[in-house]
Amino acid sequence: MVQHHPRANPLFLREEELRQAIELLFYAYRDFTGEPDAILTKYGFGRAHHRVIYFVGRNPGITVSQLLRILKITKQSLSRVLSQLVREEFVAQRTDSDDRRRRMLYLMPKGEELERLLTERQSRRIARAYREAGAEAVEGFRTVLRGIINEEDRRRVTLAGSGRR
Amino acid sequence: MVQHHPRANPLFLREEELRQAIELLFYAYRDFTGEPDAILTKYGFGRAHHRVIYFVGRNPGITVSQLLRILKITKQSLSRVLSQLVREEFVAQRTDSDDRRRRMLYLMPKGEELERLLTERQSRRIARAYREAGAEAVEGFRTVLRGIINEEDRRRVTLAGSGRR
DNA sequence: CATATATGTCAACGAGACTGACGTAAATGC
DNA sequence: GCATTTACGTCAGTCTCGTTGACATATATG
Repeated sequence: MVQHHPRANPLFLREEELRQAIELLFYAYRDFTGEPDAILTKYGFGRAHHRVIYFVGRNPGITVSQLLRILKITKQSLSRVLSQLVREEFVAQRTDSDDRRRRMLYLMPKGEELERLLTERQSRRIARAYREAGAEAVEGFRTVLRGIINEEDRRRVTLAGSGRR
Repeated sequence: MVQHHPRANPLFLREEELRQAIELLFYAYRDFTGEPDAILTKYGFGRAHHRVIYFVGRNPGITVSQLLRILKITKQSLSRVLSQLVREEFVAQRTDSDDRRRRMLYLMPKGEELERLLTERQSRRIARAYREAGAEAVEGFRTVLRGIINEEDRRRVTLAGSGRR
């Protein structure tokens, strides 16, 4: 199945190969979200709550509109889960002193704990796959995934975290 | 950031790297499904219909229970979309002559057309990313994604298609 | 001061997942 | 031959999470 000199074949973008990629993405995402989904159910939350908790934890002080641009959902959809997370004290809102229209979002202790729990599960899965695949494969994985993402958002990943946007 | 001898460093699975992987998967899947979702809306269908059409097209004659094992959803959830697809003549059912309890599923012309349309969009996105990344990166991409998938289902991808399961 | 922006909310709707129960037809095991 | 299992379908009810469109408020900005 794998050729001896794969880089020598310019026609490697055959339909079969592309379909395998489609299926890999489907199965990987299915299993990648499966574990967290099961945990969230116990809290009465769903995948939407997870996404909010994750990105708020990752970007402390992120505003509502920034979050909307990441998630690509409507204000109303976000509002529903966000207000629930605030009400149940997983997320805190603080008015930005520079621009008092903005609400900056932060995780509260309960939110941090849940975030850790969920991220740990997903990280463990990724870490195992990374370890088994090796550093070179990991670089390829990252490169291809970045290429799949719409150009406008590619920078979000490599620049994100640790610093401000 | 990348070290000179990455495979020599057992600590390359740092949190930052794993979080980037989590985000890459999120953004890539979001954009990977975004285009098809928009097309499906015009047909009055959703992502669930897409998955059925895709896997039936990929595995002609697949049975309902096999499909359920792939999608990991309940019979009821599948039934809703499948019966709609059958009613609107995108999918045909034929009783298996070997085991007359089984209904084998096939795409009808309308279904094949829609499947082609949707798969083309997704394939184009993948193909572009593959081309830009190069054959070596593609191998890494595939290896890591396979590692993320639950072990029971890894064989589905490499063995799937072309032949029966 | 007019306009634009950031946020929140109300009402209504639709898709797609779930559970649990039940029914039927066909295959299979003893 | 009969009991059990399997494959499929469906009914009823529920929940999450996405949508649109309209409207309200506070604040910033030209």
